[in-house]
Amino acid sequence: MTGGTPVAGETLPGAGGGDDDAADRVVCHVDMDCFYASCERLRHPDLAGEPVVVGMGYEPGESIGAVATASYEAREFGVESAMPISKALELLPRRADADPDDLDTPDPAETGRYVPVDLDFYEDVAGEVKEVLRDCADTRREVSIDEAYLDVTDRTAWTVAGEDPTDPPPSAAAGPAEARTLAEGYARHVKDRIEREAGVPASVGVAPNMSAAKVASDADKPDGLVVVPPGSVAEFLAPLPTADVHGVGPVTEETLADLGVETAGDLAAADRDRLAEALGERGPELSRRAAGDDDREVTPTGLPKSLSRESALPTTADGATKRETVSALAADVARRARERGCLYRTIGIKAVEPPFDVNTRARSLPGPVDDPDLVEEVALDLLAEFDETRVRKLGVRVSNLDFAETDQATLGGFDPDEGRGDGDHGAGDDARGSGPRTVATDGDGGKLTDWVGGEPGSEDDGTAGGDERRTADGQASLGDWS
DNA sequence: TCTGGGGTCCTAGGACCC
DNA sequence: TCTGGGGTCCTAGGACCC
Repeated sequence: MTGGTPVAGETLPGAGGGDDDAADRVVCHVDMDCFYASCERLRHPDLAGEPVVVGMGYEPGESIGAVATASYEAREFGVESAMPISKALELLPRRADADPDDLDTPDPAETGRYVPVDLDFYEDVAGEVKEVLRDCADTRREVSIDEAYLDVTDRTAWTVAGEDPTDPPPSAAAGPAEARTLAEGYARHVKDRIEREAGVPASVGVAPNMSAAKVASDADKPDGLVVVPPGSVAEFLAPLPTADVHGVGPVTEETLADLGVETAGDLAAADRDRLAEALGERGPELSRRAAGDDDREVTPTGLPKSLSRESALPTTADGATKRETVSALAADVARRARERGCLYRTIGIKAVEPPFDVNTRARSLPGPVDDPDLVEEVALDLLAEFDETRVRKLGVRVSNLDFAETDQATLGGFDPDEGRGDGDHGAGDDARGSGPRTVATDGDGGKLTDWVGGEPGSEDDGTAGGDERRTADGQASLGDWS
């Protein structure tokens, strides 16, 4: 969108640490430390200081499951997020399996505490963190349950504390705490408030742009505070391995290594045409970020683009089992969509074959619907292709979401007190049955083809009237990622 | 290690239209 | 009807993130 010429907010190359500090933004990235484990410690103080593994599938007899979060003590044993639970148990036996009187059981000192995932509780805690963030920054992007970007440019500055604010910002080398900036003090304030008011620790990175702030928050976990002032971003990033750059995963890391690019500094200096050849448009973009150049604005998180449910199962080719699984997943996705008041126009499934071949199929409808029976019907129909296939995991997804109808419905009623009504943390209410609004499916389940607009007569009158994106509903500016 | 669950964005190819 | 080009929508897969 923004063309070649730098808009306000971008410092020209070479102007690093220059005197136009008004143009340098202050972006904080707040990243909660092993969030689920910290939440568990909040309500079970006896877990403090212990190796804690939050995950599923560790009970005797269970085999499918993975580590959601490991505390830093558990990481000392090699336990990591996303690790199969069986592997985690090998590295760190479960405390419950230890018995001091039985010499065959593990030494209690070498065991960990295993706790099941309780998302509802973590969402409650996250809500308290968000309250602090709301207080500390007007412009926020909540990326996930435990991570957010804040633009605090209008709350603080890059000037060194105690100095004349008209002085140039410090172009201090990467050494973070060299000169204490106002921005650092503000970030510490945010961090301390989170700990005090929500009771869980966070790591915070501060930098003039989002990607540098993200890397900074990661640089000294846990309980870290890393400040990278304008002018020293490239220097700060240069020695880090490419994998530390946000957006570089295992595959890209390997591709880069083949090009002789090992560090963020290499990446920043690499020939961008060559990167584009190897990686597509992503290549040059990663290079720019590695160079400390990232002009993305901190924009609020928009509405979701898809909803899905998936579930692993013991590998099976059995048709009935697969259909039952898909039916259950379909019902659940449809229920969640209805709870969130969203219509969907595309229904899809996922079938994972061992060892890990992911197949997806999807079908779009002529118009958006809220129709659980149809989700099931279409999902089962798509599943038919995999009738003979052995699968280890199945999933159902709805996409092409449309919240417009609901906005109207909501407007008539009450107003969702904080902009987006995403906080539905599925209380107990199982809004099952044939809920209140089943929009857009006319009686006969099969034929949807005549779902077009409400009024057939007025084909396509005027610009404002159509069923296209309405901008009047407050959600206006969210088509604006990336 | 036989790899959980919920997301986002990007790309490529085909269909279809003008 | 020999041959372009532009644009949009859809599907499938891939990579990545937390």
